[in-house]
Amino acid sequence: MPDQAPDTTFDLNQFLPYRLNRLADQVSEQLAHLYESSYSLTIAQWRVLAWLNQCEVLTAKQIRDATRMDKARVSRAVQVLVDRQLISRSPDQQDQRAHHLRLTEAGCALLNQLLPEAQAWEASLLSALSGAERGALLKAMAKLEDALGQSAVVNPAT
Amino acid sequence: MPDQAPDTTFDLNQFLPYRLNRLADQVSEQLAHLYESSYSLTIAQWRVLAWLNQCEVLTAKQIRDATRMDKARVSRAVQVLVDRQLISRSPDQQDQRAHHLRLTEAGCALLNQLLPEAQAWEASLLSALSGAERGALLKAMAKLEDALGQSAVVNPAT
DNA sequence: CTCGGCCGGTTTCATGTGTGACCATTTGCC
DNA sequence: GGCAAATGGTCACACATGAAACCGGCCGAG
Repeated sequence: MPDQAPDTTFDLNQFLPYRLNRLADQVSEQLAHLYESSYSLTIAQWRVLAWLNQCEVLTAKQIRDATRMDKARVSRAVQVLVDRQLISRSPDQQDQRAHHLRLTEAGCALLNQLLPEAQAWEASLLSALSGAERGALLKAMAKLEDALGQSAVVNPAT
Repeated sequence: MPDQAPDTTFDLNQFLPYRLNRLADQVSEQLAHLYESSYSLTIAQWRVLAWLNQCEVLTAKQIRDATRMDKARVSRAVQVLVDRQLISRSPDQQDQRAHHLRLTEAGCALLNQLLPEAQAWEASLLSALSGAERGALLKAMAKLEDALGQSAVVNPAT
């Protein structure tokens, strides 16, 4: 037995970050399988498409802010989608560095197929929860995300 | 304007898998920074250590089941930890293929430093939630994980 | 006007990861 | 006993990703 007995009061199963990631990984993995196997889409690519579906036209920076994804990750996802002609990239007249991104018809068509599937999957998952539970879950998640965004939690001096 | 107008009823911000991953990614990223910068630990490695802290002795398979991590991922994490002498690997007498894994003194010492930091970080994060909210969150997450594990959700024929 | 800092976006590099093949051992079945 | 299938674990390969360097274009101070 070691000198310093480890902290026996710690239960990884009660540790929120761990639980959160384990759950998110499982959800992600199963959904990713749908995107990937049926449509050859990365999660990053799917997110770009989904946001463009909502906002009509966006710049890469805006997508980055919305999804909180890495700069490079967005860039690469956009690259592939443009190559596959699912989105179009046109120069921004105001700012020559930026590009306007929007769905092409092919992109819309793909989403019209994919979205119902994704929603069905989500519905099937959510059926495990009551309406109240669902609401509580989303509210708690929103609060956490809020807390994370602002204070960066444990903000050590400055 | 495309023929097929895309589904305007879909809001990615309301889409649970997306929200779940966005949140988990943020949490993960910040915590991973702690593990990595201060202790040079991967998340996978941290999980192995944390489980060994609870269970004294485990086999790789057991860790795999507990964490739901990939076979290879566990194997690699264990490899590194053994090299760094944070855990020890001894042959299983019953099954020559398996190995018993346990913390070394160095491993315990490291955990005794790391655990309080991790717990403090979690506490700081959880302070954004009331006790009731916290309970509801964990309960909902447990239910979802349960649903995922069993039915694999949308189990297409078979 | 112009020079330095800032910013949008791309690329390079190192690394962690999943997939699938593979080896050795165990286990079930004949 | 002995052979086939399953199982614990490792390895080779391909790939998505984050960090950081980098390339223009923008913008404010002098």
